[in-house]
Amino acid sequence: MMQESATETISNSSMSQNGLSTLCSSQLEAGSRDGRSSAGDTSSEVSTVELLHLQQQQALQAARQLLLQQPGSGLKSPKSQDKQRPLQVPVSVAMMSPQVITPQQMQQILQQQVLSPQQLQALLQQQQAVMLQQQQQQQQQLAAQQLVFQQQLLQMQQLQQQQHLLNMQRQGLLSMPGPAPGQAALPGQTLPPQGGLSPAELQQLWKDVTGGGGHAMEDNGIKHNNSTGAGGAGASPPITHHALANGQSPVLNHRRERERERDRERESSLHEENGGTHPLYGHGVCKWPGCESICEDFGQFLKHLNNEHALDDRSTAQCRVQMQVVQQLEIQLSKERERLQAMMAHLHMRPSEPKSSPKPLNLVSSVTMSKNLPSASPPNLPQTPTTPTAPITPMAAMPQVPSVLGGANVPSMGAMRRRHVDKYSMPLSSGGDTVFIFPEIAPNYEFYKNADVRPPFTYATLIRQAIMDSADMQLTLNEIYSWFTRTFAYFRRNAATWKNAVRHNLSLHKCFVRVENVKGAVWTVDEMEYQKRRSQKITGSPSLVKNLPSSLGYGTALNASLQAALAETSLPLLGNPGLMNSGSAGHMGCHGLLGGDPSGLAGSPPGLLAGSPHGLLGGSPHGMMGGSPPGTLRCSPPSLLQSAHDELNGTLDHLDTNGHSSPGYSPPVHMPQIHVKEEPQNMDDEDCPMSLVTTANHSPELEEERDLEEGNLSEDLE
DNA sequence: TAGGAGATAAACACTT
DNA sequence: TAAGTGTTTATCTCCT
Repeated sequence: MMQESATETISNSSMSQNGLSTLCSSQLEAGSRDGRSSAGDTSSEVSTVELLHLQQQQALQAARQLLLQQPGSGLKSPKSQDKQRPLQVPVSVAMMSPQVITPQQMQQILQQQVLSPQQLQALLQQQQAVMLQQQQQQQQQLAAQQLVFQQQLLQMQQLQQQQHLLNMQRQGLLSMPGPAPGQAALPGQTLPPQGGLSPAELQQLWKDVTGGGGHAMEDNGIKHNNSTGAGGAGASPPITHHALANGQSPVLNHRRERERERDRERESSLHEENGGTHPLYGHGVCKWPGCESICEDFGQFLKHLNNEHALDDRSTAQCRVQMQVVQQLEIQLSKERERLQAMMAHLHMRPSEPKSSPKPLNLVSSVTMSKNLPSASPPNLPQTPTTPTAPITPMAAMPQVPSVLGGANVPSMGAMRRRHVDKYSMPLSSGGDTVFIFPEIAPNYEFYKNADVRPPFTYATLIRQAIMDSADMQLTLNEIYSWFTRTFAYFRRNAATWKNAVRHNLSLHKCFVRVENVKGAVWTVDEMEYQKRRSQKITGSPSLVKNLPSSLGYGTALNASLQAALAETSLPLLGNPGLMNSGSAGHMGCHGLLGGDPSGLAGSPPGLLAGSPHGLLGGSPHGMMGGSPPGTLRCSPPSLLQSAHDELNGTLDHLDTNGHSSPGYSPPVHMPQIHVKEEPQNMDDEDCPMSLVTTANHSPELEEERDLEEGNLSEDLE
């Protein structure tokens, strides 16, 4: 869309330029053309016609003034005087209504020799001056437009680079240099919401702005702007470089020719030093931004480099853009590092902890080594990727956790990875509808939506989430498919595979209930069955919860089930103050520990935070992802954040109900609206620990309010 | 090592 | 008849 508008701007500019360039000939030579022949676009038509009319007015006014000032000189005979009279009327009328006088009439005036040649000459000169003035005004406008356009393109390019880099960052594919210390963030340079332009579009944009894609700018007539020297070329380097290069003086050309020669010499020496490698050359392709020209060998590349990317204004502008891109990335990296350090400081983690591994982190291998992970490492929780060559940063002090992002592309991980992460998804009770919050997906909604990364959750979990996301808690199979493709870029391919898996899971798991509806069969979630299944998994994993009570300070009164629930619900969320704050600040009130008191857990024993058995907090997935990219939280699925908040409230409520409320916990103003799903109650409470969070006071009003909030959130999401 | 869970593939029946 | 939907089975990997 931006590209379209940008192209349109160029097109319009081109049209205006064309109309302007043809104006002189049409006006002065023939006088019979209406100026539309070269203007196919509406806007340029308007500008050309307006300009024409203005020039007509001014020319006629000048003629009139001349006639008035020199009443005798312009009158060759009484006959001509007679002819002047009818002419004065249209002139005066033309002053009021420019539409009346046509170029033909003006030509007629000239042909009838009302004016002397001197007057005509003066008139024409005046007209030319007027036209030049108009031209300059138009060019200034164009320059301003181009400036804006260039800034937009620059911004888009930077954003695209940032996005690309962050994606690579997340996948552990890129090594990043350290940020330049003390760099100040430039205004308006935050990470964009992903999904605006496809990489291909952005690449095309880059080509457009750099002229690498067939010199589209020249074709669009931009060069005309600068050829007159009135377009403020310095203000728009990326766009105007061609014009400058083409329109430069011989002296400049000569000087640049010498510089090119020197550049070639430098390149040759560089080539010799590097033994045929070049940062701008790889896989037979020129890596100059936006170029991608195929060079069969290095020599050809060098030739191409010297010819196409010589030291000229274009290359300079491209280099400038690249510098800004790098600068932005460094700033972004600096911000992320600061965020990470703050988070680690909050979690009482010391970067210089002795146990930190000096080995560089390899994300891909870290996935495969999850089996050997210390017990304190939560599996599959995203981390800020570092690189094998990266210096030991505070990040290195983090437990070596497998990166779900890095491991997402490792097919062999399969069930292990997904199952593990699924275990750490948070079953959050939001009234009767217990919604599971995925620690990864909530803050990384946009990421999974755009990146071709497999979500580390089981099909059953995702299906359930899809159904829970729906308005009436029921979806047709096709709607489930749509949710998958809409929410995860990963599921936009291999449709046959995952759709089969979805159907298989729907049929396999008892928690998914098929309901015949008027519009066909819809699938719903049997929450009790689902929780039963989950609770079985949780209770079957005692190590998950064994250290929780002491750490939490809740004493031993909590039964194992509640502890399990806590382990699965509260901790990952509590370990993510960003999520908490964002969730509550975005659409909900602060609920004591939740949003209003991010330090609610700050006083918790460090062991809980950094050394809990499963690293639920120490390896919080939101270390990096929680705030990256910014604004992701705002775009998270409503139920994810909403239920995160509600569920946490619900969980804490249960704590409170059991008389083990945290000292720092203040009763929430907004009680969770928990209702019992009207489904067969085939389970006893003791069979299902999660029933603690699924049965509570049910208030229709509160439920209405909650629905309203969810609706608002949905709108926000849209 | 056995059993469970999850993913994947495939076959089959039924419906639209 | 084709495509979509739903069910079932088998096999594999990984975890407990």
